[in-house]
Amino acid sequence: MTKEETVSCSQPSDGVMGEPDKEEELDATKAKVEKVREENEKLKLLLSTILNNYNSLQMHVSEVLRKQQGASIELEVDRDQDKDNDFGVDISLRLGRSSEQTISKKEEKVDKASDEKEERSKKKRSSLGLGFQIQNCEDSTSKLDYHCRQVKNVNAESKCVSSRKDAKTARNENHQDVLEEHEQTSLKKTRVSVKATCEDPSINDGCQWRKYGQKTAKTNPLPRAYYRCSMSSNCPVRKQVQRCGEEETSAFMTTYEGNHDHPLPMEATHMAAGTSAAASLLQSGSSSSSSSTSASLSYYFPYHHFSISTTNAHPTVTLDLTRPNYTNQSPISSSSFSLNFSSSDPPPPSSQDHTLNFGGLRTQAPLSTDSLMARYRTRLSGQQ
DNA sequence: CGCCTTTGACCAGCGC
DNA sequence: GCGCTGGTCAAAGGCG
Repeated sequence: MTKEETVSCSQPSDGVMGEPDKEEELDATKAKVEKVREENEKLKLLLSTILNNYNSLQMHVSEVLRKQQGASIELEVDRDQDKDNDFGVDISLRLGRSSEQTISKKEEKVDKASDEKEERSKKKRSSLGLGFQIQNCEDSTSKLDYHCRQVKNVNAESKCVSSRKDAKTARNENHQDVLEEHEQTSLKKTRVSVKATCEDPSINDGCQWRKYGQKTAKTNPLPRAYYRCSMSSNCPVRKQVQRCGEEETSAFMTTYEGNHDHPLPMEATHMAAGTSAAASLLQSGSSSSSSSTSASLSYYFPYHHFSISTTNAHPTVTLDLTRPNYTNQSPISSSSFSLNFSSSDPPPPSSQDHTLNFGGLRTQAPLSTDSLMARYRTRLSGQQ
């Protein structure tokens, strides 16, 4: 239901007009109300379908996680949620192999200690891999974790963030620094691209971005814009927005690179978690962790078919959100995943990028969609 | 005044 | 070595 319809329904014109005009307007209003009612019913149906689908998906994820001992994903759903808060769910997610394993060990201890329900009811946080993290202010443990993470980030990335020229000088002076920096760079260069149909090229993903450059690539006559995360002065995360001109609708390829060194707003975490899962999939490499991470991908993008193929040449995952695929099927049956790693083979020219196809979520209202899914997850977890 | 976008220049990597 | 290309820098200007 559009805003215009809402306004027209709730505020009929009071202007002076003849009886036939009033009757016509009354009929039109009735028709609109009926239309809205039908739409409402459809939305209710869709909602119930999504609830059922999510329920099935969650069971599937739990099953996968149980099967894989030592998998790098932990999912905790606190059923003793605060009744005053519809979103009072305690979710802890660890996606793939994080470079912050020290932190992860700390979090494991915290998670083990949090078996007691009293603690869990107090703790409200979501911890996402690849540097994406949110937490509520009242959680002192999470605060401590975050500060530890910040210190680690500062230590690890200070060379990279300060300036490129300084980094180059450091490389020349100290070979050990070269190796360490190379490791960090290789992690940082894991990219996640999201291809989406969108009217606005600056996809509202919840973060604040500052444009620092624009180029017209040779391969694509349409300009490519470069953005830097402006939520933190030292945040190394960057993104590129490339318009795809081959389609009638406006499609944009948004490529994310790097880890946030600051908490993310609530609305930014779903996409961040999904892209984190995709990036973890690339970084993991091993089949076991890949399959577990693919399960987490299913978790974050339950209504999409996606496939990944990757090489070691240029680790980039592409999420394709341009193919709507709303069905009434269960996400288990509608979501399929295939993975092709060819780390030992030289990459063919066409496989420099790796494609994840998510048909279903359009990004004309990405945040509302994500928020909706977050609500579904939260409420369903409370029902179980 | 601060933050943002624009845009030309510069730099590094890569292929020939 | 040279040229091409992608990515980044930084000055200038706009906007609230």
